[in-house]
Amino acid sequence: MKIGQATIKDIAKALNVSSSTVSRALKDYPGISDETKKAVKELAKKMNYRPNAVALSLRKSKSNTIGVIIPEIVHFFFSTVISGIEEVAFKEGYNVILSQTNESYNREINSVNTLLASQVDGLLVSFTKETNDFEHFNDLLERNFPIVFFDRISEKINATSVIVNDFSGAYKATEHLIQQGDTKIVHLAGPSNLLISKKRLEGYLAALRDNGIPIDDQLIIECPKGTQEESYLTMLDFMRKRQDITGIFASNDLAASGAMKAAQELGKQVPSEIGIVGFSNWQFSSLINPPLSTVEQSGFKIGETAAKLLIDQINFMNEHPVYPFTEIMDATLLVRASSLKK
Amino acid sequence: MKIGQATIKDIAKALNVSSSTVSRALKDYPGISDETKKAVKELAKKMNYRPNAVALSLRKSKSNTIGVIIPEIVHFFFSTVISGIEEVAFKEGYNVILSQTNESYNREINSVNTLLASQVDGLLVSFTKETNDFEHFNDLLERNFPIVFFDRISEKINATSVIVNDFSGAYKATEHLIQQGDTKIVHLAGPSNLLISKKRLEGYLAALRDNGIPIDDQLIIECPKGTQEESYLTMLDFMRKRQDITGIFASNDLAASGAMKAAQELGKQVPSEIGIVGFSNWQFSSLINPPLSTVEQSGFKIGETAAKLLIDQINFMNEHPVYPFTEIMDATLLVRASSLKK
DNA sequence: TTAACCTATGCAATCGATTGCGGTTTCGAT
DNA sequence: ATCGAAACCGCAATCGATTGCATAGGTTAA
Repeated sequence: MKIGQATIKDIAKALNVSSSTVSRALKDYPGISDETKKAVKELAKKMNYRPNAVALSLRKSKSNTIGVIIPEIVHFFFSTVISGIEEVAFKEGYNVILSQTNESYNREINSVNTLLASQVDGLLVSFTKETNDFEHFNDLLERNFPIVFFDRISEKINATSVIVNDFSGAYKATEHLIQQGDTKIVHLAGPSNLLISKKRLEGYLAALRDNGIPIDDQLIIECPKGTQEESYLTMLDFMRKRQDITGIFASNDLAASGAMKAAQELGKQVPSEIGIVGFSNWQFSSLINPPLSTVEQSGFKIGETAAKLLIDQINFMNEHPVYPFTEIMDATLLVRASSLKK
Repeated sequence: MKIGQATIKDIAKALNVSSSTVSRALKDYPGISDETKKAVKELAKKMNYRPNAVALSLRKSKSNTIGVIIPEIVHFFFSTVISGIEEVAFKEGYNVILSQTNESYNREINSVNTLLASQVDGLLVSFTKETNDFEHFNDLLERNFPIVFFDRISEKINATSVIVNDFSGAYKATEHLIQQGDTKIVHLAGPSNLLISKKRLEGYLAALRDNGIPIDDQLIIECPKGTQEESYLTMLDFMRKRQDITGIFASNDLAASGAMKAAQELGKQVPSEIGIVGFSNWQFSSLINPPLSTVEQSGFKIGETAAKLLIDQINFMNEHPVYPFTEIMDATLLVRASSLKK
């Protein structure tokens, strides 16, 4: 193994006592003389003793490790989620084992198996886009294995989940544009098969309706790919035809930045002539010029919340049953320069 | 523990044989009748038996787990590195435990201890900006514990490392600016205790020297934090005093974008009046206006390489000693609009 | 017939730490 | 002097899997 880490036995041998005594001394159990305790602790320190977590896991049937399954690591949102998870896990004394699926269903199955074999105490999961069959999760849930899902959820799974309030985020963003005086607001929508796209579109529509603004179907433009390039080209074309546009709400920041580029290229001032709001608060959003207003879905908080819920479940599952619920995190509007007309 | 995972004992009991037999049958050891093997394997499958990795780790003194210590997870470069590490680890049957230090030295010490207690077989490390004392690593290295450093290295550590060719990257970037006609080139340097900062500075200096351009110490400005804000403020101030600046080479993209913002705010056209080149090719670099020229360092490859080297070391350290060396990955210049004057 | 041998399996120790259950001292009280 | 009770500490089992060694039973050759 390692570099001959000192074990309890080593201490015991050196001090001519039993390992039981060493174990108890280290944990300040009663029934060990102060003298012995002192000697043990001193030697432990000197030998740089570190309890072997593997042995502990085996003995206690608890690994103090949680597994995280995500589609991609290189993704601003997911990496912030991981960061939040890691923070909470660290504080609570848990290790985090990471497994990325690259959006592959088979890899997901594989990850679950590997993590289970590693005796993780629970799982934090955002499944792949391919995943339609949830047996591998439902099997575990039925056996009361702790799992918390985040960001991506399904009605086919009855488990604790953490997601963002897309509807309300989109509503706030649209309402903000309206308050800036906009009435002709384009919505750059995401792929219509994703639940989040639908929710964001609904939020946009509701805000218009509630403010008495007529809905113009032409202003709802789907950008299935969601790249900067795509929305840049789309909006370049569209804004040439429709000179009356005064606001854009994009369902993601990349699309928003593409639209911004198109507007600037057409000589439209942002924000004075066209206000723009994105969604997600990617890292680059604050770095572009003008800085992009956006809806923040704090991956960090999602990660924190999911991790806390999971660890709670792990700690208390023996005391009471678990009632699955869905935690809907508030999305907050982040107003920056790109939408401020006043 | 878990959900009552089936163990070897369960199989043994059900089949009325000893656990030794089950163990051997599962691994096709000789000396077990085909009949028994078949029965064992079938039951194992039916009971969904998965070998307990914790028990195996204890027995074999090998956890098949590697620890990754990084300053930040939410960082384009580091997240790509992690991704590369994870890919290789997965293929080789290793788990990855992640620990982020948030650039805190104490947290780094803590991470090392936690990971060691978890009996990881090796460590992949990029230390914090605060880290000046390397005892905690050198102790381990002396005891032949496998560690591979990446991105950030130090002469105080004699271990296998993977870095990008910062010197050559910086050289290329600076030379590119010179070719665009710049002679008054500011270098926004990183924290001077990081070797990468030094190397980049050296590359900058060498390119100037080789092209017969006098070195002006005033043009070398340290930005220890490396944030956009910092370089924005610094350059705003500096460019007011020095109107003759025509080019900026920043040791990272954030600093470059801050400088770009400052230049634009002062009414200087980028790139025509001031050419700017960054370093690292962060995701946002291609999205800002104008898109930022930068030096690309493939985090994914670095991660892959570091993980391979580490796993090699783990596998072969008993067969032959380890000779530390430094793998230098090539960095390529990515020319975008921000530096193209022609 | 019996020693020699092979096949198939079990025993028990091991990895490191924990813990229920006893077992020795030691000391004070009667 | 004797008894009882603290005060201290050790034995051994346990977690799950592996593995060197032993052994039961059967076969074969001399």
